[in-house]
Amino acid sequence: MKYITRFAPSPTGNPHVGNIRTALFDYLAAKATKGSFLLRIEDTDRERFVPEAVDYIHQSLSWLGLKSDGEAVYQSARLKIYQDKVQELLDKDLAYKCFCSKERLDSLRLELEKTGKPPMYDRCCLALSDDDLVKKEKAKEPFVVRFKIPESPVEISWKDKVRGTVTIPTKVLEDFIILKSDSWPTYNLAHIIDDHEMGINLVIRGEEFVPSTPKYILIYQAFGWDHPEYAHMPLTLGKDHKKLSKRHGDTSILDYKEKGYLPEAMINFLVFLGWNPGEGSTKEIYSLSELKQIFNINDVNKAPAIFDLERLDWMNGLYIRNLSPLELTDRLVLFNQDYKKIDRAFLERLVIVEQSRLKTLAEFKEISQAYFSLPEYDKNMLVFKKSNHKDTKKGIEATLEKLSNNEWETIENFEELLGHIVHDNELTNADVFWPVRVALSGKDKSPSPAELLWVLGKEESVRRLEKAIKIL
RNA sequence: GGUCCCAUCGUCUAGGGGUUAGGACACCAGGUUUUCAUCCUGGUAACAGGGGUUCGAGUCCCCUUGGGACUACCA
Repeated sequence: MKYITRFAPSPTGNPHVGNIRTALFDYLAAKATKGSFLLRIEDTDRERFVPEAVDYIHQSLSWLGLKSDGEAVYQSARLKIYQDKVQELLDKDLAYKCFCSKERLDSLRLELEKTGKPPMYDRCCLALSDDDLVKKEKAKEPFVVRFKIPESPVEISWKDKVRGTVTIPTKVLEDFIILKSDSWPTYNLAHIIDDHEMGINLVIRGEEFVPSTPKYILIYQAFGWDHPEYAHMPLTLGKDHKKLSKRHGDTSILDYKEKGYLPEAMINFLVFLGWNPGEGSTKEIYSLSELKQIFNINDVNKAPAIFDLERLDWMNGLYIRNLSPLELTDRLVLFNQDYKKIDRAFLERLVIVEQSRLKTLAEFKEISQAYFSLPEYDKNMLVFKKSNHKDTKKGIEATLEKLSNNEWETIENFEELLGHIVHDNELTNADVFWPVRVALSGKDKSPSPAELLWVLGKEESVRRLEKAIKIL
């Protein structure tokens, strides 16, 4: 079965990691079956519409490499189609106009809730006489169109790709609005017509849509269409098991781009939120192209998954370490244009030495600080706990003396050199390695002295070592 | 309130009647002859509870408990 899927976001903000995970699954389900992945912008809510949001959607998808097949469909360009379809339903007496004011609806709902009854529309306008209807239409009273929930079937069930058979009684469904008083359609109606016309045969969406799925199936039936297959994804939650929201930190996918997460790590992390290759596999590092081969929507879990930042950090660090230093340097320059100003050879050395310490690209900024300007440090830090003032000074001085013009090519050269210094002066590692390292980095934690010498170069190394002797 | 859904280490998960319940993150300990990171080794840690079915139940059924979603002129 070739799946035609779609990602159908509403341009109301910055795409959420949960939505993007759904898009990923849409993409993979399509690609794994040699089908297509389509994009549709659901911009029927004019009040919540934010113009930049469309751009954010494209940015989010392209960052992760989730390319859609064909042009994006905009619902706002299809108004007439929806309106005609609504008229068709009206003509077939499967829908009706409702002139109830928002105020009446609100107070009705309040009252029903107070008495512990389900807050459903009372079908007041379904009982309107023809005369009243004509009168209201003539007076141009504002109205919405509601879909009439039929008497039968009494329940709707479907075979969900992830949840199995789901059954919901139709009596809990209210006559929902399909056309708003501004004569724009609601999601309830528009997405069905679009999915049908776009040939969507697998709808992947969040679990929150499970309760309303029967409404949509009823609409398909009203038009005499087959409904697509459904796969309702488990939710992604925050650490406190609540729906992921702003108070959990960053929730939009572009936040993670800005923080220096790698798209391939993000994808790998996201896909395991609710999916795994099964069959006892313990492999957990997958590229997009591998996923495109092996992904199966049937392997998606039912239980919600918690978005665990620590695991993402680990995975991102892993992906960073797996990059060649040259690639990582390119990524860094792409990530932050400022790095373009740094001498490329110097930057590459810096990257080689610091690569294993990076969890995100953004961390590079702080980590690289000390290479450009020596941090202020306490002179006591120069003396290691297994050394003393005299030997430490001797160690640094000996190093300074031994630095020649010959060994700046490799890190190994310096390891050897430092080793000789220890041996020749009857010192210990603690008298040489530690103080030289502190003198060069100005920090208690840093790469090895050999690495630092190699990165900093002769001039800067000498300057820093001399400073250390001076303050010691 | 009503409808629906979910339940294996703290977290992501494997497992689908017979397992010492596996892997990974995080955490802890040790090692890699200076620190940190990396890397390696080891360790702590889970089938929510109760009933069934069965010779045998994380695994199937029921109930309880806990969690969640939905109940808009939002999608």
